[in-house]
Amino acid sequence: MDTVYKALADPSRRKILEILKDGDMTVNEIGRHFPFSGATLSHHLDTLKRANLVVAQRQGQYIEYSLNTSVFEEVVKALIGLFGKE
Amino acid sequence: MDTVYKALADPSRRKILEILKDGDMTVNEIGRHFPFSGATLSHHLDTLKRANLVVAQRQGQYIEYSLNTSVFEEVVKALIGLFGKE
DNA sequence: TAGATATTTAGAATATCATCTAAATGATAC
DNA sequence: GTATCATTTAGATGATATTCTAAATATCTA
Repeated sequence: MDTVYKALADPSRRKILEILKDGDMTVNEIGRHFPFSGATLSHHLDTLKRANLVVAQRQGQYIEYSLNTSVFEEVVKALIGLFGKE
Repeated sequence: MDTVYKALADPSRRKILEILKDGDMTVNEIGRHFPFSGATLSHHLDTLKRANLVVAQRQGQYIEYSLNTSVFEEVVKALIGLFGKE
């Protein structure tokens, strides 16, 4: 779970998650929303991937990223557990 | 909200939150659960305070820290918003 | 196969973070 | 008020993170 919290600590990565809520996207499409280089974006995507928050799948020449929604529920539960009183 | 995510990124700070679920505590009492110096603990507490996750109140010679539970609900909502599909 | 596009990897620069020791501040008790 | 205990602040150090450019890898098309 540590990798998840670390991944969420950066605002650009959180924005990537927001963007992916609109649907799967290639790295290039995601990159249009950011000022930094492709290499930097690739690094952020790698961080999200390692945290299991996104999934990458090659589609021919492109690589499509999507939210790993199945993991999100666990994350929310963990957070509620962290905050909850019980 | 950025300060909140940043505050949660460190495992020691998350552990402090867990510990405070058992009730309010002085800095010294919290410190017993950690190997690092009081100065370092103070820094972590400051980070949590700035994120509005804990509240400090002087009780004579001591300072008691407590969870700022009223904020936790907002935080969970923000997180669910980040992950949610709608 | 060569050239073009998409993405990642390598290596380096700068910024931020966690931690330390030492010094400062606040409160109590004698 | 001086000594003592609790906590914070200052300043420094080493580790980690974000970012860059350049080079490498993968795929497609002609």
